[in-house]
Amino acid sequence: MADVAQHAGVGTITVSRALRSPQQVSPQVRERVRAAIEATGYVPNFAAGTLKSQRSRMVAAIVPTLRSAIFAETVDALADGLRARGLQLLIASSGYSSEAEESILRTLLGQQPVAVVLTGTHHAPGVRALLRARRLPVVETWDLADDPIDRAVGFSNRAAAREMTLALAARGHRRIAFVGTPPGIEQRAAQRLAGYRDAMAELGLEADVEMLDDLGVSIASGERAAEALLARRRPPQAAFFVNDVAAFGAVQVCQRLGVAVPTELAIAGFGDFELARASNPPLTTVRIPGALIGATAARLVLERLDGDAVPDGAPARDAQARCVDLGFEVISRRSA
Amino acid sequence: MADVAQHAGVGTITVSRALRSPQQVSPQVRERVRAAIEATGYVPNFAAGTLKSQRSRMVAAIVPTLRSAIFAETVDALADGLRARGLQLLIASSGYSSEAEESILRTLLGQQPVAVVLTGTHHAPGVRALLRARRLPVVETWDLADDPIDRAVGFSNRAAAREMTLALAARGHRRIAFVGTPPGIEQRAAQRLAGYRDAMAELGLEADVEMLDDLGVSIASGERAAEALLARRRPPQAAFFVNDVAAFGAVQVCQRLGVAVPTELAIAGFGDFELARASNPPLTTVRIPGALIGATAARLVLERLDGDAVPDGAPARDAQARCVDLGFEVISRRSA
DNA sequence: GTGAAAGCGCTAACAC
DNA sequence: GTGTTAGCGCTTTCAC
Repeated sequence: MADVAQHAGVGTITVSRALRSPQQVSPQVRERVRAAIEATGYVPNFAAGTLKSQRSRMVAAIVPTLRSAIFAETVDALADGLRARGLQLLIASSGYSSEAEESILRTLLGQQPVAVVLTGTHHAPGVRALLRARRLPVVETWDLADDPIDRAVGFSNRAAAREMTLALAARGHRRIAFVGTPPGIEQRAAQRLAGYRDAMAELGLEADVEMLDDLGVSIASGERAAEALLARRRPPQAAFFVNDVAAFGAVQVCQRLGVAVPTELAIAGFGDFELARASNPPLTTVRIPGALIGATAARLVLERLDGDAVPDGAPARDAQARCVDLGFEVISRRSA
Repeated sequence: MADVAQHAGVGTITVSRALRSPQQVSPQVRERVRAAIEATGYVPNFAAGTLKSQRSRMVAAIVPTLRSAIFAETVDALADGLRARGLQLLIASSGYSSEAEESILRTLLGQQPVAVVLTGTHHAPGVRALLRARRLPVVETWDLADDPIDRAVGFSNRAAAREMTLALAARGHRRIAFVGTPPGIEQRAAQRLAGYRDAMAELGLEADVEMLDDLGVSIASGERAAEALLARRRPPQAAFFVNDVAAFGAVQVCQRLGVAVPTELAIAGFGDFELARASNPPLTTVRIPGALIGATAARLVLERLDGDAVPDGAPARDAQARCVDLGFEVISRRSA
């Protein structure tokens, strides 16, 4: 930077300002600095700036995995929204482990991010304390929070699953099975199961839960679950799958085995991925706002950065005001 | 850190060493430091360490997009491999723009990454100079490079498409169409088109190229392209799609219109995504090593970090030695 | 195995 | 609109 300053015949601080807040520098000087940067091939060292100012240009994000297209979509939208303001994304995936989440967070915090974006609202014990203590803007995504650490954006997985279940019952089905993921791993899946149970209890029907043999991210696991369902002495009338990928597999199995969908077995999914429309018959499912969650998370981060400091008290009564509910939509197609 | 040192009754440098190279510190002292860190809730400031040592704990990666499951898979595998050694991933997506690539790279370099992972082998003009000048370990992914900046890992998209085309011809097809993406955007897609042209020229057949109306990431675009193909006065006998997602859409259209696959129209895809097996009939396609590319990129980065400095001369004759060719495999299923 | 001193490259605070 | 001074929190270097 000293080189650049000398080339341009100005002080280093002027170079710094020309880069960070150009409007504070006269156009002529700005142009001289620009030319000097070009001539010297200068690349700023953000580590120094971060150290001095205690503010980096990075936002840390933790996702369970990027292998699931839906999280990748959210992260991509988040990155887009942040880049518009010159913020970089520092990403870590926790592999669904909430122990890993805390240690990953500690590492990320060491990079002095200006904000943190988390997936879900259930976190390892130390996470909340770590973040609150630093008064860092935090956005929790993909579900609503009763008591958000700071801000949250998502939709109620529980309410969505409840509504889908009620919709299946409204079509006259009584024996409605829920096909979910092994418990204790995916929080969103657990919320969907809870919503299904809510609905079945309201309806006075007996809950019937079948497990996928993986996280439901594969068509094959849906196929295997559907086979298990159909092999029963008395198969259910409807099967509500925790996501579209597995539900798609189930439809394929029915087609193969000559089981009529929806007359013999109604099938519903969750997500409204493109696969849902491509399925034959197309899937009845719940549309969820994946990319919008990312874009909104970016907006919330920027608002926080522009606005007031993060309150440490965080009175519970405004919990709702700090959650953005993006909603969901039950999409009726021919599979149920 | 001074706090921690005082708690533990040692100098700050000992705290630093206990964290970065524990074997240099006696077990008793190490334990006292650990306890002091716990007591004080200390989180290291990497910006300071990076500034002094000129080495961060970050690896920068640029991908065209995370929305495509295949890049997300690679990035996830890369992140896993790096985390094992305490390295964080700094990710940016370029949105397929190679102008954006250079400016994004400049920003990322400011964070003092210890290595850079790029997608593809065609880069904006300044990219190579910027990286070579810094002698930074660089890994280019997803295609083979004639003259890699440093290291490269992938497979030959061109050879893979050529082989698939030859396989279609071997089944007796003469009028083989290639359904690709608009030119100048996706480099991998361009290589695949080139491979198709290679094969058709070898076979003495006339090339026939149809365009998808997006980047071929959607089932719907494949459906539209298939409709266009079938609406022709004389449709091709076989259609080779630039990826499985679009090919899947084409199969769906044929099913809907009562066009027999493969007898009336043979269909091939590229990627061997899970969709390929789920399709009915299942897709003939090319298996490509998405996750392995990420894992190998991580390995190459770590080797580079452990080993010698990056040579600046980079003699062309060892270009091949610096490329890892992970290969591909033509998978014959019933769609062609 | 441990410590003391110096300084990485930038920006906050304050001057002019 | 521009410059001067000081120091962010670590790690390097050198000493013991």
